[in-house]
Amino acid sequence: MQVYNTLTNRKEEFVPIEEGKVKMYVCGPTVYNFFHIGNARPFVVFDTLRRYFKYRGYDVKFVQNFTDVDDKIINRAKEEGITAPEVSEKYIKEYYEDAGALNVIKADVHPKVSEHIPEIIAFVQTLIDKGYAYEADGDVYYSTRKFPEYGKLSGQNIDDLESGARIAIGEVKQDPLDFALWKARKEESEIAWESPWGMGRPGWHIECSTMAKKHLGETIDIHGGGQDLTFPHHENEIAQSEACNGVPFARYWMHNGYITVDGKKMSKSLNNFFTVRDIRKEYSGDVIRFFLLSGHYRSPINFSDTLMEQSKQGYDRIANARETLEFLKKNGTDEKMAGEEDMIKSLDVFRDRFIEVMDDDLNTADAISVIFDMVSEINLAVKNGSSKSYADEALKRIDELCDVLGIFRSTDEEEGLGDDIQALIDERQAARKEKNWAKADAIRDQLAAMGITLKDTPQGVQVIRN
RNA sequence: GGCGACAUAGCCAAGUGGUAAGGCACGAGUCUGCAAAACUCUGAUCCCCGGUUCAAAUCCGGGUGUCGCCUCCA
Repeated sequence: MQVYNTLTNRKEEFVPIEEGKVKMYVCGPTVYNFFHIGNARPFVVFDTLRRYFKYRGYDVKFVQNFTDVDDKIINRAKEEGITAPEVSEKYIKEYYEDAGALNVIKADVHPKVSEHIPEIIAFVQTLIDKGYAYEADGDVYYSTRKFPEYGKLSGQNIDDLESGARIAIGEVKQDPLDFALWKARKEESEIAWESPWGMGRPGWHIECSTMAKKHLGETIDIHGGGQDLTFPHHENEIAQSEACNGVPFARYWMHNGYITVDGKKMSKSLNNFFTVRDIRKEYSGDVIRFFLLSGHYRSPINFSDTLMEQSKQGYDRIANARETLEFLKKNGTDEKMAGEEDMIKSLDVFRDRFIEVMDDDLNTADAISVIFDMVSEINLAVKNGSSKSYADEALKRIDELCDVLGIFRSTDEEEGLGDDIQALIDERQAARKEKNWAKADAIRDQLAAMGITLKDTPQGVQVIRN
């Protein structure tokens, strides 16, 4: 598989450290609010990458942290008059709710900063001992100048960075590019832990270095996150981890592009964001996920009503095909068409194409178009009178690919129709037989109001729950 | 100022040397009691200029425009 590596700025063949295994770390949310669709992108993208690796037979260990110690959480707690842990607990729960709706599988480990304080302190201490960090008034800073490769990920040299950097008033850094590993507590009420440098809490960057090391080891295969984390967050992670461990941190760095609104990056500070929770009032998690995967993960995607509507329409095309197949699986004819075996076999080319495009740096946009092509071919076969067993086989193949993208959940359980609904359907059928169209249509409208759509097909009435 | 990304039909979007995938919308038609779904048909020479090449959306140079990182941000 080819993967675009930010470290080298080009696509490279993915070679795991250990044959058949992939160790992935992805920066997770700071849990102080509902996440917005821009935040959702890396969750969905890297969940898809993880699914794809599994599909290709890799044993994947996937770690995504929760940043549950942070200024924003502290501020939020103050605003709401509750404790910081209460804030983070709440939004971790909300994260699972929305991520679940987007069909994002839980990570193998979702480490929390608050549960890794001893490891973080040890990590910081090692950096001090090795001469990469220094204490100042209870804070601990990393000396970026001590790390010769600083800037290698973002492709900048340290002097150019320096000219853009600045020191805020009251900071005690030795150099503008130095960043905090440990922050001294400023007021009593703040959440803080005992450390060799007094009461305080970890800086942002050190968490990821520490948790990746603890759960995945000193060198990992893939580190992922949003493009905006490249600098300084990921650059700093590299500086910390490689200085501490003396070995390369991550072999491949993957970064997803932004979601934009009217061409501008969606962000909390611009206040132009849409939470997944709100979008879900209009569109299902599946449609949102489909939208996020409809462009290449490194390209920006614009978010708007029009585009969501387009995504829904496109998604429905696949959903309709699946529903038709589900229906025909049960109600279709047993009689096979001529050449049906070959038609089924020919569907395998779509699997091959799917793998080919996904192997090319996770081209989900192409992967979706492969599914569309497959749908077209299947629709045509269905139109020409394919059998029950064709429906069964076609559905399996379509679901195999959709599962990799996570755009349909596999639902095995059959929801039975209520007796009253079945009675209405029967009544309508009787009316149709008598050509009492007015009555038939009235019943259809009545059911539609209940969220039940009926389609009259040559094989009988297809019932769809919305 | 430093670093980087992008520019393909009305909209979304793939495509890194051989003469433009796919989806949505629009229109025409088929099927249907009607509807829904589906099917068929219909659309672009790829921001501009110059260059390399038998051949460029794809490579090189120069423009123009948009966006991002360099400060918390997925």
